[in-house]
Amino acid sequence: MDSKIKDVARAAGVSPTSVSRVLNNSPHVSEKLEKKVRQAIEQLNYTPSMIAKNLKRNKTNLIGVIIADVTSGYQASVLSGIEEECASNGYHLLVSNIKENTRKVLDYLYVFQEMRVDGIVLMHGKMTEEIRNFIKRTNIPIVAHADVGFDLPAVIIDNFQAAYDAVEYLIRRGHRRIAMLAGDMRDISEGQRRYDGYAAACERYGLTADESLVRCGDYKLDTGYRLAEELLADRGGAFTALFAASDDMAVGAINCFHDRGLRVPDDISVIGIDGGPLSDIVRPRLTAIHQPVDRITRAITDLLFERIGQGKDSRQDDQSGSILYIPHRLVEKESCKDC
Amino acid sequence: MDSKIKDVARAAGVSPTSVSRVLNNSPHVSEKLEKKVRQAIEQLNYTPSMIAKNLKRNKTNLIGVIIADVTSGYQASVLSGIEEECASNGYHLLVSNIKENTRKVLDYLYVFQEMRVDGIVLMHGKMTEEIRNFIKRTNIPIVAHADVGFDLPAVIIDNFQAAYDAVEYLIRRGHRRIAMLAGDMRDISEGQRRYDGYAAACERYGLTADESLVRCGDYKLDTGYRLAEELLADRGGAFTALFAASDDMAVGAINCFHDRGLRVPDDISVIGIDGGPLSDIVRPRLTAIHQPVDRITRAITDLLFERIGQGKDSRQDDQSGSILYIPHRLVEKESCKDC
DNA sequence: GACCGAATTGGTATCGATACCAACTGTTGC
DNA sequence: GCAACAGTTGGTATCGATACCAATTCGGTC
Repeated sequence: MDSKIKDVARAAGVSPTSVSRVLNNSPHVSEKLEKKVRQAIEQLNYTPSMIAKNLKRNKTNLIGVIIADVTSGYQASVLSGIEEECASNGYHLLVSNIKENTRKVLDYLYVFQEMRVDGIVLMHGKMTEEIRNFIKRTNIPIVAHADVGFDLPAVIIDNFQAAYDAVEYLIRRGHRRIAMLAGDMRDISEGQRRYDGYAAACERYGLTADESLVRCGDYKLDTGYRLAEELLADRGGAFTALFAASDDMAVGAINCFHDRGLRVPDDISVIGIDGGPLSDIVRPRLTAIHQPVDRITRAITDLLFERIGQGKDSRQDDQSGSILYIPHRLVEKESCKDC
Repeated sequence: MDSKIKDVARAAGVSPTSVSRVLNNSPHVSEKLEKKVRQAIEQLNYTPSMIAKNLKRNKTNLIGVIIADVTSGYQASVLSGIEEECASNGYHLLVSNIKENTRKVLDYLYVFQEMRVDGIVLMHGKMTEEIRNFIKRTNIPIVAHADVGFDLPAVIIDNFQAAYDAVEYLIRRGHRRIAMLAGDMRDISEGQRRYDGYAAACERYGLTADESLVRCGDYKLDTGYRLAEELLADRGGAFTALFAASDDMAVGAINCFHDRGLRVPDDISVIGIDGGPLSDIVRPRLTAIHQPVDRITRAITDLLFERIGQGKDSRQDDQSGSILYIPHRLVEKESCKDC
């Protein structure tokens, strides 16, 4: 902490340059010199300063992550995967948990920019005009794991199709009155897409659209519980199945039904999206559209590192880039049943 | 990104020093100058480099966090709390998820030291001699949220007493044959303390010690499931209650029992430790020793910032300091019943 | 009108590394 | 013995901010 490269150089009787060479395993270093230097490092308990190094190299090996809610099991598992990929490539994570609070996003983006992170992973779909502008202006590579509604490199499942598949599955099992717990639909993104998929499937199979069977909120468990309560109160008995836009909301709903004496799946079938750890924890186990976490985290980091690599030579300041759709699949567990 | 403070200075027709003053809201800056500078900043889309700033100030406003497993609901909620406290004090988090892998701890500690983080939160109790040495030598303030078994500032509940209370509660409800799912006991820490509390309560109330009712693992849900299976296979019927050293293990066990047709709490009572979000998610809701997350995160950050503040003037290189015990409480929910 | 102190502004060394260029050493071939 | 060259080593400018000291301006006072 206290000793600098110069101190080591002095103690070893060599130049700072040589110490630097030893630290970075450069070629053209004699064994004798290396030994002297390593000894001095040991003696002084020297640790190189990444701050200085970063300043000189103009690279930090930091990845900024904006996560909507770490206490969501699905998101935590994605975070964990990203961390692992990054660590094995020498990158470390600056994590910002916004607790679903969109207004914090911009602040953290600025922090990341000031910190000169090498890349950003954005795990939150709601946008504001300011956020969009920031993203378009910055030249830090960003990869989203969210349906942001504009042209930004992203790794996601096809949210429309995922919702469609979920609802179609319920319909095939004989359900005709299907409620939905949606995300926030005030933005053209995840929430909207998943709702659209729901609506499309309903229409395709000739189910009468009934807006009062759809409730919007965020993706949290408590919200799922609350909205399910509302549904029961307002429209109790009017639906035999429920499609929730996240595991957490689905489980919230299951718990609500359980607490009201309704049995899942006997009285009501429930299907979710994510298929994260929680889907195996609850009883009955949650049937859900499964987002393959491994493939997703892998794709996110691959894409990010690729873009970080490019940044050096080919200057591509804009954040345009195609969306990479990772195939989802419906995993049947125990929460759905024929009607 | 591209423009530096000098560019701004040139564009505004002032000195770099003045730009710096504007950026830091120093006194003695005329409105006219400030306006010119802000305009130039806007025009050049300038963002100050924290790297350079940090180098000069010798302070990073970064807190390194070593977390045992982010996918644990309890730990995620602690992380979330710490993040919030830190953010509101201008600090940001460098997060390392070790996935319960003790060997990664040392690597990350070195990374933190190289990054010159201002403080470290250690949320993992297992130690090695090397880790201990590192902690003793470094002068980065460290606060643990774990029972590490030696004199390091820590914020924890009294693990011995917590376990004792849990077991005593079961005994008071008439249980005499109580199994335990313990953490890892190869180290003198959390795992050991919680086991000791269990053993002490058993002894105090004259229960015959039966080592074969105790199984050790880590704190994960899957482990809880597996160990519960083992217990049932080896000692099925020999116990009416189970004390698990974490929420996750408790829920794993509950699920195992559920899958085997055993009812909780009717056939077996289960009590856990943590009282995190999961304890409200499972059905039956988990009765557990509750670790007050808010108070804990608050205490951790307070302690850390206090030590960071001190570092400047009074040099206190050693990491000794007392352990702060946060009072726990037993929260009765639905997973326990009279025997 | 000269002087004083406070407010405002600028110049430059510095934080701790690395990169680039220059210098030195020793070996080989003629 | 000398040139050529590869293998080592050292000196110093530099990354982009801030801190310290010096210079300047501006009122107001005597």
